[in-house]
Amino acid sequence: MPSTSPLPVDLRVALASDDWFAACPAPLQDTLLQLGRLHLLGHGQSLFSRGGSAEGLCCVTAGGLHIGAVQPEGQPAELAFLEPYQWFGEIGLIDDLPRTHDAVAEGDTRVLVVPRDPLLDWLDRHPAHWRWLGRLACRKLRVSFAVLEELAVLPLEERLQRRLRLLARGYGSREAPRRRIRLGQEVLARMMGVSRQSVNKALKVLEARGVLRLHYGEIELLG
Amino acid sequence: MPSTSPLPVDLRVALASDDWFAACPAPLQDTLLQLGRLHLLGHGQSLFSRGGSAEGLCCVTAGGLHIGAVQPEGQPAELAFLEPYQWFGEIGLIDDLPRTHDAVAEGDTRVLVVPRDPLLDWLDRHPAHWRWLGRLACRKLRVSFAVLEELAVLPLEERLQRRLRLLARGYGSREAPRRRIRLGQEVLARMMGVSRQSVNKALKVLEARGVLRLHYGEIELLG
DNA sequence: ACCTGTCTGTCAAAATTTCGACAATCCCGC
DNA sequence: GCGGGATTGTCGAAATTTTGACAGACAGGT
Repeated sequence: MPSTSPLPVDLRVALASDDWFAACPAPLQDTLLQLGRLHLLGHGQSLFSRGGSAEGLCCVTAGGLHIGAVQPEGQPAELAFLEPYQWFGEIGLIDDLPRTHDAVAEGDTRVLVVPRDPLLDWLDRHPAHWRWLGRLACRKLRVSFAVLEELAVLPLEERLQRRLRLLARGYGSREAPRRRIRLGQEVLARMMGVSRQSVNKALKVLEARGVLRLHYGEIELLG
Repeated sequence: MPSTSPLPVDLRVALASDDWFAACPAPLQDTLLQLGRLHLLGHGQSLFSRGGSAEGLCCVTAGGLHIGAVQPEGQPAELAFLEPYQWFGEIGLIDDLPRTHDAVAEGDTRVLVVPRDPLLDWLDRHPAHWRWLGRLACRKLRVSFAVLEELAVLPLEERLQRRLRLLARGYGSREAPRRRIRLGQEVLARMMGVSRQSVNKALKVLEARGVLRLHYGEIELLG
């Protein structure tokens, strides 16, 4: 049960670093900011779980969120790692179905949550903005398609390189890539669906190629 | 350059076998039918290609469509195989970006194409219906997420079994599953991103388990 | 009924990946 | 500065997958 805190005044500027939010019409931006409430999460705390009902549209504003699922029988899978200022949760808003994944905080994390019902009310009165929620979903769809294709076609090193660049650019959410990625190789392995040892070997290959440099608990992308 | 033919009168009934179309509001259904034009494709003919501009929303009404991509360097990947009466092409409509994949006909194929510009005009006047296009995209997003997770977590036999059931239910487009799937093991292998031999072995395992029966050029699902 | 191109089933060798293990390294708190 | 927990780097054996190959089965056209 995360706690709530007031919105910082400069939040709007920071949010504009996300391509989707920046491209949204001003009325939609205003509404999201007006309706949004900040939720504070400690490390390992859950924002929502697979199968739960969607409480609204969300955006990470500090910290990070692991999006994944723990299988009843087997090992956990990690779909994505979200950092500021990436939006998510639009799927449940659009199709009114339960959450597809678990969301767990990495370190102290802040999440802006725009509650479902008031947002749906506003969208009822301004239905043209549904297209913008659709665009958010489409961005994820395009990324998913690309990842699925790479999985079938590319060797692990290439896939890893692309995934790292994807992470660096916030899954296409911002133009300028982050230089450093703070993720352990263990987490990376869960994302790629291979063993940690394979990730380590592939990373070494990429380091030898001059693509990146390895540090403790993080990866520095070069070029 | 596919040719065009008039709409059969009973098309509306057939289209309602798709869950998405059946759930759409009547005005949207009417508009899609009024604006839609049937395109006829011969075997191997392309409806559109990756990178091309989206000409509209589409629905297979006869035959089948391979959705995939041929890499410049390497082997082709197949994302999906669409049969009647599955809708697609909404991504480009929503986000106005180029096609993500190639679409190639399997045998004589008919595709209902709802041209972009008139549909956008109509949506401008009835913007609440954007949500329904969003729902179509969300359905694909949920399927993609499920497939991505299975890839990371499940052994090939399980993945294959689930993919076959997914194909049988038209990727979630219809409730009642098809009993027979007319796809060669070669194509199936391209979909799963593994070798044909691996698919064959996995299919044999599933057949021994009583999950399915193998026939020439098709697979019969049991239970 | 035959021929031909496609699809299936199977094999062994080669390549790759996983698994289990263990040492080295790093960060952080005390 | 020390200790403990977590992360990384690496190794060899086991398991899995790919590759290339080939024979048999099938379907459709003539």
